[in-house]
Amino acid sequence: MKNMIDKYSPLPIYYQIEEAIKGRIEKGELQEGEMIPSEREYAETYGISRMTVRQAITNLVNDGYLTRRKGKGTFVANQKIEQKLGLTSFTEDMKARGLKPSTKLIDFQISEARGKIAAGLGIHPGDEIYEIQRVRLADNIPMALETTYLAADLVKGLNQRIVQGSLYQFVEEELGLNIDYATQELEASVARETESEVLRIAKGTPVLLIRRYTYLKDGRPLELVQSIYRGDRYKFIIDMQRG
Amino acid sequence: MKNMIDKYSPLPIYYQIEEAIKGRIEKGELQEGEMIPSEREYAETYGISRMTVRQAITNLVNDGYLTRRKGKGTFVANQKIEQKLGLTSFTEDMKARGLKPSTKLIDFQISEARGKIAAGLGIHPGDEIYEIQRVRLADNIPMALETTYLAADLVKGLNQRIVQGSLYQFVEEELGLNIDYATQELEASVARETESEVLRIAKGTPVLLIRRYTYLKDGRPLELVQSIYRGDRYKFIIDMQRG
DNA sequence: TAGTCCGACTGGTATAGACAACTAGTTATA
DNA sequence: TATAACTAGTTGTCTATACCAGTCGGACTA
Repeated sequence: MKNMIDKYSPLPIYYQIEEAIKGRIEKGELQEGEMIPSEREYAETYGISRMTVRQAITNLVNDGYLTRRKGKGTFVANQKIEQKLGLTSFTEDMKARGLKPSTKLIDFQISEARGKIAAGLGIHPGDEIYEIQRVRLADNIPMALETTYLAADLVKGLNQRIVQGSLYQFVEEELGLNIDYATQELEASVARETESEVLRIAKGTPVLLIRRYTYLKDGRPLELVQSIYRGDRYKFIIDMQRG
Repeated sequence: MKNMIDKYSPLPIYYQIEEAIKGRIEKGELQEGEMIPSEREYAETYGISRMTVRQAITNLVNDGYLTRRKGKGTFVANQKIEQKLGLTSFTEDMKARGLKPSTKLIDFQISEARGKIAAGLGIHPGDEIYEIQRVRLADNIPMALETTYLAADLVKGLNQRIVQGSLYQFVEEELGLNIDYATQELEASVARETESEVLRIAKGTPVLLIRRYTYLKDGRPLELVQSIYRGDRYKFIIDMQRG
């Protein structure tokens, strides 16, 4: 029996449940994406109130261990895609450095894919793409210019509001697509006219150019993100884990 | 009257309360550190259940707007410090990336302040200081070397156990000192002998050096933290796969 | 005066139940 | 056959209540 809940323990019941579920996830008994027993099931199994179970699960949802889906169930969360891929590294990095990160949307349009971009997205030149341009700021100082390209037919229903939220969540939960991996290229370059204006640096200043290709489970390219970081104020930290 | 709660709105009541409180904070009607009305008071005011109020407040606590103190009340959180000082930034940062953060205490000693450190802490050379050295790891891979300097007479009673918990909580709650602000310096550097050993990188590898000075409300410096992050400027292509 | 106790406040934990909203599969119907 | 209705499951919201556990101040006591 794994009835490890002790109603008379000084530890709150919800906490005991929390640890039990977390333990099962960490031991791999509950796999990513797998549905966990329903709230009512837990309540009945342990002879406690459903609200108490909810409290435990709510905490785990807030900690990113679980996700709820109304009408369906509660599932073991995928490791946060964005961050695992280092996608929001700018935000995180800036926070870690004690600076206040922010993002300014400067352009959101539908255009036609040209050579390199079409190739990167695996579509034909002339196909429709979303082109989203943002400035990344730290303490209101422009640090990077980021341009995202997405194949329009892949992410139908995308709009400005979603772009300002989490694109990856939208893609996974709304469109049911699974993000698999990303590739990044780094290279040194110099600021061109447009970039120097947005970043408020002199034309010709050294910049760091980063191109990221994100792919879906089925191998299709999802997005191409090109970021230009000013070299004088920003230095990258990339963690190379899990070789 | 500002009874803006509509029981028959499609918006959940807890959400309406949430927005109302958040609004009052953002408009400055509720100041940082100020106590907000008690849960029972909200419940009575709006004619709703205390549990519903709790749901709203719990969300705001999770979002960092409020903090609860048992027996005392619920207070508007001091966001600046948490965010701007990035007190738990490393831990948060790594968690957000799906890595398991850990901290290894490698040195805890009382020594004498030397020039730059004494100046930074506003004390005289030769005065006693605590010197705490930690390695920050992500998935057991060393990521940063962090050295904290504290004036000994300011934080009497500090011990190893406290250091492994929250220093800031100890300072604010036990010593009754108020942390006010911090300044940070960033610079690029290269790994020296000691650092390269601890971080397991080659001597001379580029690293990011961050110096943070934290000050109390009365203007006295509380601590000087020097962090050395490993940098990876020369990595070219990074592939990140999801489990 | 100094100390103790009590009461009134705060948030923390837990219950049992109700109904709404949503999902997915099955069954009945046009 | 296609569609609508039903059903049994899920999470979401909300109530009313109870008692526990800290905090703090005032009244009482030694």
